[in-house]
Amino acid sequence: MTRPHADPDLASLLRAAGLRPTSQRRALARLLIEGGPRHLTAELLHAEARARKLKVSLATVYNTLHQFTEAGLVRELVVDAGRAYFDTNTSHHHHFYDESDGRLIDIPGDSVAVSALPVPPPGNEISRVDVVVRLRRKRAQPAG
Amino acid sequence: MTRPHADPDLASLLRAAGLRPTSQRRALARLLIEGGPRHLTAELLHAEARARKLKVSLATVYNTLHQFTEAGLVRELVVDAGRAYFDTNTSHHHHFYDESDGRLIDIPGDSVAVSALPVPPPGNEISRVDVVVRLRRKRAQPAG
DNA sequence: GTGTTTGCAAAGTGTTTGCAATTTA
DNA sequence: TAAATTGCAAACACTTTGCAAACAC
Repeated sequence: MTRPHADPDLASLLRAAGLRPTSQRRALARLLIEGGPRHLTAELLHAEARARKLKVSLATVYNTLHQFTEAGLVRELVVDAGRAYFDTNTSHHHHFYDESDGRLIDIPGDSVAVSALPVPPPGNEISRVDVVVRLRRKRAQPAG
Repeated sequence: MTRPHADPDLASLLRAAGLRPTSQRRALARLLIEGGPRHLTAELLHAEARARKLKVSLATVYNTLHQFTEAGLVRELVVDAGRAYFDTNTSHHHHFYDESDGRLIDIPGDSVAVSALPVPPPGNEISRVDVVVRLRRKRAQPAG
Protein backbone atom coordinates (compact mmCIF):
# COMPACT_ATOMS: atom_id res chain seq x y z
CA MET A 1 0.00 0.00 0.00
CA THR A 2 2.95 2.38 0.09
CA ARG A 3 3.61 4.46 -2.96
CA PRO A 4 6.89 4.40 -4.84
CA HIS A 5 7.55 8.03 -3.92
CA ALA A 6 6.86 9.87 -0.72
CA ASP A 7 6.20 13.12 -2.59
CA PRO A 8 4.46 12.60 -5.89
CA ASP A 9 3.25 16.21 -5.81
CA LEU A 10 6.69 17.69 -5.31
CA ALA A 11 8.07 15.56 -8.11
CA SER A 12 5.35 16.75 -10.46
CA LEU A 13 5.84 20.33 -9.38
CA LEU A 14 9.54 20.13 -10.12
CA ARG A 15 9.07 18.31 -13.38
CA ALA A 16 6.52 20.90 -14.47
CA ALA A 17 9.19 23.51 -13.82
CA GLY A 18 11.62 21.60 -16.01
CA LEU A 19 13.73 20.43 -13.11
CA ARG A 20 14.65 16.85 -12.28
CA PRO A 21 13.13 15.91 -8.96
CA THR A 22 16.35 15.12 -7.17
CA SER A 23 16.26 14.44 -3.45
CA GLN A 24 17.82 17.83 -2.70
CA ARG A 25 15.29 19.74 -4.75
CA ARG A 26 12.40 17.83 -3.26
CA ALA A 27 13.72 18.39 0.23
CA LEU A 28 14.15 22.13 -0.33
CA ALA A 29 10.79 22.46 -2.05
CA ARG A 30 9.15 20.67 0.87
CA LEU A 31 10.81 22.99 3.38
CA LEU A 32 9.75 26.03 1.41
CA ILE A 33 6.18 24.85 1.07
CA GLU A 34 5.73 23.49 4.57
CA GLY A 35 7.12 26.65 6.07
CA GLY A 36 4.25 28.68 4.63
CA PRO A 37 4.68 32.15 3.13
CA ARG A 38 7.89 33.68 4.40
CA HIS A 39 11.14 35.43 3.65
CA LEU A 40 14.49 33.72 3.92
CA THR A 41 18.09 33.81 2.84
CA ALA A 42 20.07 30.95 1.32
CA GLU A 43 22.02 30.52 4.53
CA LEU A 44 18.81 30.33 6.54
CA LEU A 45 17.31 27.67 4.33
CA HIS A 46 20.56 25.74 4.44
CA ALA A 47 20.62 25.88 8.25
CA GLU A 48 17.04 24.67 8.33
CA ALA A 49 17.87 21.78 6.04
CA ARG A 50 20.85 20.80 8.15
CA ALA A 51 18.77 21.01 11.31
CA ARG A 52 16.54 18.35 9.78
CA LYS A 53 19.54 16.23 8.85
CA LEU A 54 18.91 16.75 5.15
CA LYS A 55 21.94 16.24 2.94
CA VAL A 56 22.18 19.49 0.98
CA SER A 57 25.18 21.71 0.46
CA LEU A 58 25.06 25.49 0.59
CA ALA A 59 26.07 25.68 -3.07
CA THR A 60 23.09 23.54 -3.99
CA VAL A 61 20.80 25.73 -1.91
CA TYR A 62 21.98 28.74 -3.88
CA ASN A 63 21.61 26.95 -7.21
CA THR A 64 18.20 25.63 -6.28
CA LEU A 65 16.88 28.97 -5.08
CA HIS A 66 17.91 30.55 -8.36
CA GLN A 67 16.29 27.76 -10.34
CA PHE A 68 13.12 28.09 -8.27
CA THR A 69 13.20 31.83 -8.86
CA GLU A 70 13.40 31.34 -12.62
CA ALA A 71 10.60 28.82 -12.42
CA GLY A 72 8.48 31.30 -10.50
CA LEU A 73 8.25 29.13 -7.39
CA VAL A 74 9.89 31.79 -5.25
CA ARG A 75 10.73 35.43 -5.77
CA GLU A 76 13.96 37.23 -5.07
CA LEU A 77 13.82 40.36 -2.93
CA VAL A 78 16.41 43.10 -2.99
CA VAL A 79 16.19 45.07 0.21
CA ASP A 80 19.75 44.96 1.48
CA ALA A 81 22.95 45.39 -0.48
CA GLY A 82 25.05 42.35 0.26
CA ARG A 83 22.36 39.82 1.13
CA ALA A 84 19.73 38.16 -1.05
CA TYR A 85 16.31 37.37 0.36
CA PHE A 86 13.82 34.98 -1.19
CA ASP A 87 10.07 35.16 -0.74
CA THR A 88 7.95 32.02 -0.95
CA ASN A 89 4.93 34.21 -1.58
CA THR A 90 5.03 35.04 -5.28
CA SER A 91 1.74 36.92 -5.42
CA HIS A 92 1.51 40.68 -5.80
CA HIS A 93 2.59 42.40 -2.61
CA HIS A 94 5.25 44.66 -1.11
CA HIS A 95 7.35 44.88 2.04
CA PHE A 96 8.26 46.64 5.20
CA TYR A 97 11.96 46.17 5.88
CA ASP A 98 13.51 46.72 9.28
CA GLU A 99 17.13 47.53 8.58
CA SER A 100 18.16 47.05 12.18
CA ASP A 101 17.32 43.35 12.31
CA GLY A 102 16.69 42.35 8.71
CA ARG A 103 13.03 41.53 9.33
CA LEU A 104 10.58 41.65 6.42
CA ILE A 105 6.80 42.12 6.73
CA ASP A 106 4.32 41.86 3.90
CA ILE A 107 2.23 44.74 2.65
CA PRO A 108 -0.81 43.84 0.53
CA GLY A 109 -0.32 44.66 -3.14
CA ASP A 110 -3.37 46.90 -3.30
CA SER A 111 -2.11 49.16 -0.53
CA VAL A 112 0.16 50.82 -3.01
CA ALA A 113 -0.96 52.75 -6.05
CA VAL A 114 1.47 53.64 -8.78
CA SER A 115 0.39 56.36 -11.17
CA ALA A 116 1.74 58.23 -14.17
CA LEU A 117 4.87 56.15 -14.39
CA PRO A 118 7.17 57.44 -17.12
CA VAL A 119 7.45 55.29 -20.23
CA PRO A 120 10.41 52.90 -19.97
CA PRO A 121 13.31 53.57 -22.35
CA PRO A 122 12.80 52.13 -25.87
CA GLY A 123 13.32 48.40 -26.07
CA ASN A 124 12.53 47.88 -22.41
CA GLU A 125 9.44 46.88 -20.53
CA ILE A 126 8.57 46.78 -16.87
CA SER A 127 9.25 43.42 -15.28
CA ARG A 128 8.19 44.35 -11.76
CA VAL A 129 7.48 47.21 -9.41
CA ASP A 130 8.99 46.74 -5.97
CA VAL A 131 8.03 48.92 -3.06
CA VAL A 132 10.14 48.74 0.09
CA VAL A 133 9.04 50.70 3.14
CA ARG A 134 12.07 51.05 5.36
CA LEU A 135 11.57 51.15 9.10
CA ARG A 136 13.63 52.68 11.84
CA ARG A 137 13.41 52.51 15.60
CA LYS A 138 11.11 55.20 16.89
CA ARG A 139 12.71 57.52 19.41
CA ALA A 140 11.37 57.27 22.94
CA GLN A 141 8.35 59.56 23.48
CA PRO A 142 8.70 62.48 25.86
CA ALA A 143 7.07 61.56 29.18
CA GLY A 144 3.40 62.52 29.79
CA MET B 1 44.96 88.07 -5.03
CA THR B 2 44.61 84.34 -4.58
CA ARG B 3 42.48 83.04 -1.77
CA PRO B 4 43.84 80.79 0.97
CA HIS B 5 41.46 77.99 -0.08
CA ALA B 6 40.30 76.98 -3.53
CA ASP B 7 36.95 75.72 -2.19
CA PRO B 8 35.61 77.79 0.65
CA ASP B 9 32.09 76.50 -0.09
CA LEU B 10 33.04 72.84 0.09
CA ALA B 11 34.86 73.41 3.34
CA SER B 12 31.79 75.07 4.83
CA LEU B 13 29.55 72.35 3.51
CA LEU B 14 31.68 69.68 5.13
CA ARG B 15 32.06 71.57 8.37
CA ALA B 16 28.30 72.07 8.53
CA ALA B 17 27.99 68.29 8.25
CA GLY B 18 30.37 67.86 11.16
CA LEU B 19 33.19 66.61 8.96
CA ARG B 20 36.69 67.97 8.78
CA PRO B 21 37.33 69.39 5.34
CA THR B 22 40.22 67.14 4.45
CA SER B 23 41.58 67.20 0.93
CA GLN B 24 40.02 63.80 0.19
CA ARG B 25 36.58 64.84 1.36
CA ARG B 26 36.73 68.09 -0.54
CA ALA B 27 37.87 66.30 -3.67
CA LEU B 28 35.08 63.72 -3.46
CA ALA B 29 32.46 66.34 -2.62
CA ARG B 30 33.59 68.36 -5.62
CA LEU B 31 33.32 65.34 -7.93
CA LEU B 32 29.88 64.52 -6.61
CA ILE B 33 28.65 68.09 -6.98
CA GLU B 34 30.27 68.87 -10.32
CA GLY B 35 28.93 65.65 -11.80
CA GLY B 36 25.36 66.79 -11.30
CA PRO B 37 22.57 64.49 -10.15
CA ARG B 38 23.55 60.89 -10.80
CA HIS B 39 23.91 57.37 -9.52
CA LEU B 40 27.27 55.80 -8.79
CA THR B 41 29.06 53.07 -6.92
CA ALA B 42 32.08 53.48 -4.66
CA GLU B 43 34.31 51.86 -7.27
CA LEU B 44 33.04 54.23 -9.93
CA LEU B 45 33.70 57.30 -7.83
CA HIS B 46 37.14 55.96 -6.97
CA ALA B 47 37.93 55.38 -10.64
CA GLU B 48 36.79 58.89 -11.42
CA ALA B 49 39.00 60.31 -8.69
CA ARG B 50 41.99 58.35 -9.93
CA ALA B 51 41.35 59.47 -13.49
CA ARG B 52 41.74 63.03 -12.25
CA LYS B 53 44.93 62.13 -10.39
CA LEU B 54 43.30 62.73 -7.04
CA LYS B 55 44.97 60.97 -4.15
CA VAL B 56 42.13 58.97 -2.56
CA SER B 57 42.05 55.33 -1.60
CA LEU B 58 39.07 53.08 -2.18
CA ALA B 59 38.65 52.59 1.57
CA THR B 60 38.37 56.34 2.00
CA VAL B 61 35.81 56.53 -0.79
CA TYR B 62 33.69 53.97 1.06
CA ASN B 63 34.10 55.74 4.38
CA THR B 64 33.36 59.10 2.85
CA LEU B 65 30.26 57.93 1.00
CA HIS B 66 28.87 56.55 4.24
CA GLN B 67 29.65 59.76 6.08
CA PHE B 68 28.02 61.77 3.30
CA THR B 69 25.01 59.46 3.47
CA GLU B 70 24.64 60.05 7.19
CA ALA B 71 25.01 63.75 6.62
CA GLY B 72 22.29 63.65 3.99
CA LEU B 73 24.55 64.83 1.18
CA VAL B 74 23.95 61.64 -0.81
CA ARG B 75 21.47 58.79 -0.51
CA GLU B 76 22.13 55.09 -0.64
CA LEU B 77 20.11 53.02 -3.10
CA VAL B 78 19.44 49.32 -2.74
CA VAL B 79 18.56 47.90 -6.13
CA ASP B 80 21.03 45.07 -6.47
CA ALA B 81 22.12 42.59 -3.83
CA GLY B 82 25.89 42.69 -3.77
CA ARG B 83 26.48 46.26 -4.93
CA ALA B 84 25.74 49.58 -3.26
CA TYR B 85 24.67 52.56 -5.34
CA PHE B 86 24.70 56.14 -4.17
CA ASP B 87 22.46 58.89 -5.50
CA THR B 88 23.64 62.48 -5.44
CA ASN B 89 20.01 63.55 -5.77
CA THR B 90 18.58 63.40 -2.27
CA SER B 91 15.16 64.81 -3.11
CA HIS B 92 12.00 62.73 -3.21
CA HIS B 93 12.04 60.45 -6.24
CA HIS B 94 12.17 56.81 -7.32
CA HIS B 95 13.96 54.69 -9.92
CA PHE B 96 13.86 52.53 -12.97
CA TYR B 97 16.51 49.85 -12.70
CA ASP B 98 17.76 47.92 -15.69
CA GLU B 99 19.09 44.68 -14.26
CA SER B 100 20.89 43.76 -17.47
CA ASP B 101 23.31 46.68 -17.36
CA GLY B 102 22.89 48.20 -13.91
CA ARG B 103 21.57 51.49 -15.27
CA LEU B 104 19.36 53.67 -13.05
CA ILE B 105 16.88 56.27 -14.27
CA ASP B 106 14.98 58.70 -12.07
CA ILE B 107 11.21 58.70 -11.67
CA PRO B 108 9.67 61.87 -10.24
CA GLY B 109 8.47 61.39 -6.67
CA ASP B 110 4.92 62.42 -7.48
CA SER B 111 4.52 59.70 -10.09
CA VAL B 112 3.96 57.21 -7.34
CA ALA B 113 1.10 57.24 -4.88
CA VAL B 114 1.17 55.12 -1.77
CA SER B 115 -2.15 54.55 -0.05
CA ALA B 116 -3.50 52.70 2.97
CA LEU B 117 -0.09 51.55 4.12
CA PRO B 118 -0.39 49.26 7.15
CA VAL B 119 0.72 50.75 10.45
CA PRO B 120 4.37 49.89 11.17
CA PRO B 121 4.98 47.49 14.04
CA PRO B 122 4.98 49.18 17.48
CA GLY B 123 8.15 51.08 18.24
CA ASN B 124 8.94 51.58 14.58
CA GLU B 125 8.37 54.38 12.17
CA ILE B 126 8.78 54.72 8.44
CA SER B 127 12.16 56.08 7.45
CA ARG B 128 11.64 55.94 3.69
CA VAL B 129 9.54 54.48 0.93
CA ASP B 130 11.60 53.19 -1.99
CA VAL B 131 10.02 52.27 -5.28
CA VAL B 132 12.12 50.37 -7.81
CA VAL B 133 10.65 49.66 -11.23
CA ARG B 134 12.65 46.82 -12.71
CA LEU B 135 13.15 46.74 -16.46
CA ARG B 136 13.78 43.84 -18.79
CA ARG B 137 14.65 43.69 -22.47
CA LYS B 138 11.51 43.68 -24.57
CA ARG B 139 11.19 40.69 -26.88
CA ALA B 140 11.39 41.48 -30.58
CA GLN B 141 7.97 42.31 -32.01
CA PRO B 142 6.38 39.90 -34.51
CA ALA B 143 6.87 41.29 -38.04
CA GLY B 144 4.07 43.40 -39.61
C1' DG C 1 50.08 68.40 20.73
C1' DT C 2 45.78 65.86 20.46
C1' DG C 3 42.36 63.71 18.22
C1' DT C 4 40.89 62.73 13.45
C1' DT C 5 41.58 60.85 9.09
C1' DT C 6 44.03 58.27 5.68
C1' DG C 7 46.01 54.30 3.12
C1' DC C 8 47.37 49.91 2.93
C1' DA C 9 46.75 45.30 3.17
C1' DA C 10 44.44 41.86 5.44
C1' DA C 11 40.15 40.03 6.80
C1' DG C 12 35.27 39.46 6.15
C1' DT C 13 30.76 38.58 3.97
C1' DG C 14 27.82 36.57 0.81
C1' DT C 15 27.82 34.30 -3.56
C1' DT C 16 29.54 31.76 -7.64
C1' DT C 17 32.37 28.41 -10.03
C1' DG C 18 35.35 24.26 -11.58
C1' DC C 19 35.40 19.75 -11.56
C1' DA C 20 35.23 14.85 -10.07
C1' DA C 21 31.86 11.84 -8.18
C1' DT C 22 27.08 10.71 -8.04
C1' DT C 23 22.47 10.43 -9.51
C1' DT C 24 18.55 10.53 -12.80
C1' DA C 25 16.14 8.88 -16.64
C1' DT D 1 25.24 5.22 -20.28
C1' DA D 2 24.47 9.97 -21.45
C1' DA D 3 23.22 14.08 -19.43
C1' DA D 4 22.12 16.53 -15.32
C1' DT D 5 23.13 17.42 -10.59
C1' DT D 6 25.75 17.55 -6.40
C1' DG D 7 29.44 18.79 -3.00
C1' DC D 8 33.60 20.52 -2.00
C1' DA D 9 36.86 23.91 -1.90
C1' DA D 10 38.74 27.48 -4.25
C1' DA D 11 37.72 31.75 -6.39
C1' DC D 12 35.06 35.95 -6.49
C1' DA D 13 33.25 40.74 -5.93
C1' DC D 14 32.38 44.00 -2.84
C1' DT D 15 32.99 46.01 1.62
C1' DT D 16 34.96 46.67 6.21
C1' DT D 17 38.65 46.78 9.53
C1' DG D 18 43.27 47.32 12.17
C1' DC D 19 46.81 50.03 12.68
C1' DA D 20 50.77 53.12 11.74
C1' DA D 21 51.70 57.37 9.34
C1' DA D 22 49.86 61.87 8.00
C1' DC D 23 46.90 65.61 8.81
C1' DA D 24 43.59 69.28 10.85
C1' DC D 25 42.91 72.34 14.28
